[in-house]
Amino acid sequence: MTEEKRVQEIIKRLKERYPKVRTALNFNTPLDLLVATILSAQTTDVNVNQVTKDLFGKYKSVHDYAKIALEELQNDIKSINFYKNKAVYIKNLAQQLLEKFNGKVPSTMEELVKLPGVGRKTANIVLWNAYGKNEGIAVDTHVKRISKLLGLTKNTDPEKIEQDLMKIVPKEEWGLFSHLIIMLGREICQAKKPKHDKCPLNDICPSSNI
DNA sequence: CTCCCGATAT
DNA sequence: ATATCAGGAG
Repeated sequence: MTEEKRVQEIIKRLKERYPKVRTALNFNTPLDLLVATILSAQTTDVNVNQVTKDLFGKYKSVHDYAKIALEELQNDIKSINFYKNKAVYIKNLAQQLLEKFNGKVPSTMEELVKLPGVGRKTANIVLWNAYGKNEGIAVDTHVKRISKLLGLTKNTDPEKIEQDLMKIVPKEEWGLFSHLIIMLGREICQAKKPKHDKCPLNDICPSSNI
Protein backbone atom coordinates (compact mmCIF):
# COMPACT_ATOMS: atom_id res chain seq x y z
CA MET A 1 0.00 0.00 0.00
CA THR A 2 1.37 3.43 -0.90
CA GLU A 3 1.66 6.02 1.84
CA GLU A 4 -1.12 8.13 0.32
CA LYS A 5 -3.46 5.12 0.14
CA ARG A 6 -2.67 4.16 3.71
CA VAL A 7 -3.48 7.69 4.85
CA GLN A 8 -6.76 7.53 2.92
CA GLU A 9 -7.59 4.25 4.66
CA ILE A 10 -6.71 5.73 8.06
CA ILE A 11 -8.98 8.71 7.45
CA LYS A 12 -11.80 6.52 6.15
CA ARG A 13 -11.78 4.30 9.22
CA LEU A 14 -11.49 7.16 11.70
CA LYS A 15 -14.33 9.01 9.97
CA GLU A 16 -16.52 5.97 10.52
CA ARG A 17 -15.63 5.87 14.19
CA TYR A 18 -15.83 9.63 14.77
CA PRO A 19 -18.37 10.88 12.20
CA LYS A 20 -19.04 14.20 13.91
CA VAL A 21 -15.58 15.05 15.14
CA ARG A 22 -14.74 18.60 16.17
CA THR A 23 -12.86 20.19 19.03
CA ALA A 24 -13.79 18.95 22.48
CA LEU A 25 -13.20 22.45 23.81
CA ASN A 26 -16.46 24.22 24.57
CA PHE A 27 -16.93 27.62 22.92
CA ASN A 28 -19.47 29.95 21.43
CA THR A 29 -17.36 32.58 19.69
CA PRO A 30 -13.96 32.60 17.95
CA LEU A 31 -12.62 34.53 20.94
CA ASP A 32 -13.83 31.81 23.31
CA LEU A 33 -12.13 29.18 21.21
CA LEU A 34 -8.90 31.11 20.98
CA VAL A 35 -8.75 31.53 24.75
CA ALA A 36 -9.72 27.91 25.39
CA THR A 37 -7.07 26.65 22.99
CA ILE A 38 -4.35 28.73 24.63
CA LEU A 39 -5.44 27.38 28.00
CA SER A 40 -5.34 23.83 26.68
CA ALA A 41 -1.56 23.65 26.27
CA GLN A 42 -0.30 20.59 28.17
CA THR A 43 -3.67 20.27 29.88
CA THR A 44 -6.71 18.07 29.39
CA ASP A 45 -9.74 19.53 27.65
CA VAL A 46 -11.83 18.40 30.63
CA ASN A 47 -9.86 20.72 32.87
CA VAL A 48 -10.14 23.57 30.36
CA ASN A 49 -13.90 23.19 29.93
CA GLN A 50 -14.32 23.24 33.68
CA VAL A 51 -12.54 26.58 33.89
CA THR A 52 -14.10 28.17 30.80
CA LYS A 53 -17.59 27.33 32.00
CA ASP A 54 -17.31 30.22 34.46
CA LEU A 55 -14.70 32.21 32.54
CA PHE A 56 -16.80 32.83 29.44
CA GLY A 57 -19.65 34.10 31.56
CA LYS A 58 -17.41 36.69 33.14
CA TYR A 59 -15.33 37.62 30.08
CA LYS A 60 -17.77 38.16 27.24
CA SER A 61 -15.70 40.38 24.97
CA VAL A 62 -12.15 41.34 24.12
CA HIS A 63 -12.60 44.45 26.27
CA ASP A 64 -13.26 42.36 29.35
CA TYR A 65 -9.90 40.62 29.03
CA ALA A 66 -8.12 43.84 28.15
CA LYS A 67 -9.34 45.85 31.12
CA ILE A 68 -9.19 43.25 33.88
CA ALA A 69 -6.31 43.26 36.35
CA LEU A 70 -3.76 40.62 35.46
CA GLU A 71 -3.89 39.14 38.95
CA GLU A 72 -7.62 38.67 38.72
CA LEU A 73 -7.43 36.88 35.40
CA GLN A 74 -4.64 34.70 36.76
CA ASN A 75 -6.79 33.81 39.70
CA ASP A 76 -9.72 32.96 37.42
CA ILE A 77 -7.65 30.37 35.56
CA LYS A 78 -5.55 29.21 38.48
CA SER A 79 -6.46 25.55 38.16
CA ILE A 80 -4.83 25.44 34.71
CA ASN A 81 -1.10 24.79 34.48
CA PHE A 82 1.17 27.62 33.37
CA TYR A 83 -1.63 29.93 34.46
CA LYS A 84 0.60 32.92 35.00
CA ASN A 85 2.02 32.85 31.47
CA LYS A 86 -1.32 32.04 29.91
CA ALA A 87 -3.01 34.98 31.61
CA VAL A 88 -0.30 37.31 30.30
CA TYR A 89 -0.72 35.91 26.78
CA ILE A 90 -4.46 36.39 26.88
CA LYS A 91 -4.28 39.94 28.18
CA ASN A 92 -1.66 41.01 25.64
CA LEU A 93 -3.57 39.23 22.93
CA ALA A 94 -6.73 41.11 23.84
CA GLN A 95 -4.84 44.40 23.60
CA GLN A 96 -3.53 43.51 20.17
CA LEU A 97 -6.95 42.42 18.95
CA LEU A 98 -8.28 45.83 19.91
CA GLU A 99 -5.37 47.74 18.41
CA LYS A 100 -4.84 45.83 15.17
CA PHE A 101 -7.95 43.80 14.43
CA ASN A 102 -10.84 45.96 15.53
CA GLY A 103 -11.50 43.59 18.43
CA LYS A 104 -12.06 40.60 16.14
CA VAL A 105 -10.14 37.32 16.06
CA PRO A 106 -8.35 37.19 12.69
CA SER A 107 -9.04 34.29 10.36
CA THR A 108 -5.68 33.68 8.68
CA MET A 109 -2.67 31.72 9.84
CA GLU A 110 -0.35 34.62 9.12
CA GLU A 111 -2.23 36.97 11.43
CA LEU A 112 -3.04 34.45 14.15
CA VAL A 113 0.53 33.31 14.76
CA LYS A 114 1.62 36.87 15.38
CA LEU A 115 -0.57 37.00 18.47
CA PRO A 116 1.15 36.28 21.78
CA GLY A 117 0.71 32.70 22.96
CA VAL A 118 -0.53 31.57 19.56
CA GLY A 119 1.55 29.11 17.53
CA ARG A 120 0.62 27.04 14.50
CA LYS A 121 -1.13 24.39 16.55
CA THR A 122 -3.46 26.86 18.27
CA ALA A 123 -4.02 28.75 15.02
CA ASN A 124 -4.95 25.56 13.17
CA ILE A 125 -7.49 24.62 15.83
CA VAL A 126 -9.14 28.06 15.62
CA LEU A 127 -9.01 28.22 11.82
CA TRP A 128 -10.80 24.91 11.37
CA ASN A 129 -13.32 24.98 14.22
CA ALA A 130 -14.27 28.65 14.10
CA TYR A 131 -13.79 29.45 10.41
CA GLY A 132 -13.85 26.08 8.64
CA LYS A 133 -10.47 26.71 7.02
CA ASN A 134 -7.70 24.25 6.19
CA GLU A 135 -4.50 26.28 6.26
CA GLY A 136 -2.47 23.62 8.01
CA ILE A 137 -2.58 20.55 10.24
CA ALA A 138 -2.64 21.02 14.00
CA VAL A 139 0.23 19.01 15.46
CA ASP A 140 -0.37 18.58 19.16
CA THR A 141 1.01 15.92 21.47
CA HIS A 142 -1.41 13.29 20.09
CA VAL A 143 -0.73 14.03 16.43
CA LYS A 144 2.98 14.09 17.14
CA ARG A 145 2.96 10.73 18.91
CA ILE A 146 0.52 8.89 16.66
CA SER A 147 1.94 10.14 13.36
CA LYS A 148 5.22 8.63 14.37
CA LEU A 149 3.61 5.37 15.55
CA LEU A 150 1.78 5.08 12.24
CA GLY A 151 5.01 5.65 10.36
CA LEU A 152 3.77 8.85 8.72
CA THR A 153 6.81 10.86 9.80
CA LYS A 154 10.24 10.36 11.28
CA ASN A 155 10.60 13.93 12.47
CA THR A 156 10.14 15.12 16.04
CA ASP A 157 9.82 18.84 15.39
CA PRO A 158 6.08 19.70 15.19
CA GLU A 159 6.57 22.04 12.22
CA LYS A 160 8.43 19.38 10.25
CA ILE A 161 5.80 16.81 11.16
CA GLU A 162 3.12 19.19 9.90
CA GLN A 163 4.97 19.56 6.60
CA ASP A 164 5.29 15.80 6.24
CA LEU A 165 1.58 15.32 6.91
CA MET A 166 0.53 18.11 4.53
CA LYS A 167 2.29 16.23 1.73
CA ILE A 168 0.29 13.02 2.21
CA VAL A 169 -3.09 14.24 3.55
CA PRO A 170 -5.50 15.86 1.04
CA LYS A 171 -5.77 19.56 1.80
CA GLU A 172 -9.55 19.51 2.20
CA GLU A 173 -9.05 17.08 5.10
CA TRP A 174 -6.20 18.78 6.94
CA GLY A 175 -8.32 20.07 9.80
CA LEU A 176 -10.39 16.93 9.98
CA PHE A 177 -7.31 14.72 10.02
CA SER A 178 -5.78 16.26 13.11
CA HIS A 179 -9.06 16.15 14.98
CA LEU A 180 -9.60 12.49 14.10
CA ILE A 181 -6.11 11.64 15.34
CA ILE A 182 -6.66 13.64 18.50
CA MET A 183 -9.85 11.70 19.22
CA LEU A 184 -8.03 8.42 18.66
CA GLY A 185 -5.29 9.60 20.99
CA ARG A 186 -7.73 10.60 23.70
CA GLU A 187 -9.80 7.43 23.62
CA ILE A 188 -7.65 4.61 22.33
CA CYS A 189 -4.05 5.35 21.40
CA GLN A 190 -3.10 6.91 24.72
CA ALA A 191 0.54 7.61 25.48
CA LYS A 192 0.60 5.68 28.72
CA LYS A 193 -1.45 2.64 27.73
CA PRO A 194 -2.43 2.34 24.07
CA LYS A 195 -5.37 -0.03 23.58
CA HIS A 196 -4.15 -1.83 20.50
CA ASP A 197 -6.95 -4.41 20.78
CA LYS A 198 -9.61 -1.69 20.43
CA CYS A 199 -7.85 0.32 17.75
CA PRO A 200 -9.51 0.47 14.33
CA LEU A 201 -6.07 0.85 12.77
CA ASN A 202 -4.31 -2.05 14.46
CA ASP A 203 -3.99 -4.10 11.25
CA ILE A 204 -2.33 -1.27 9.33
CA CYS A 205 -0.24 0.20 12.16
CA PRO A 206 3.44 -0.73 12.28
CA SER A 207 3.45 -0.12 16.04
CA SER A 208 0.52 -2.38 16.90
CA ASN A 209 1.24 -5.48 18.95
CA ILE A 210 -1.90 -7.27 17.79
C1' DC B 1 17.28 23.93 25.18
C1' DT B 2 14.77 25.61 29.42
C1' DC B 3 11.01 27.45 31.72
C1' DC B 4 6.17 27.74 32.79
C1' DC B 5 3.80 24.80 36.99
C1' DG B 6 -1.94 22.42 38.15
C1' DA B 7 -4.70 18.16 37.93
C1' DT B 8 -5.08 13.47 37.12
C1' DA B 9 -3.87 8.57 36.20
C1' DT B 10 -0.84 4.92 37.09
C1' DA C 1 6.72 9.33 42.97
C1' DT C 2 6.33 10.17 38.20
C1' DA C 3 4.53 10.73 33.59
C1' DT C 4 1.35 13.05 30.93
C1' DC C 5 -1.89 16.32 29.44
C1' DA C 6 -5.09 19.86 22.33
C1' DG C 7 2.27 24.36 23.51
C1' DG C 8 4.66 28.53 23.14
C1' DA C 9 8.15 32.03 24.35
C1' DG C 10 12.83 33.48 25.32
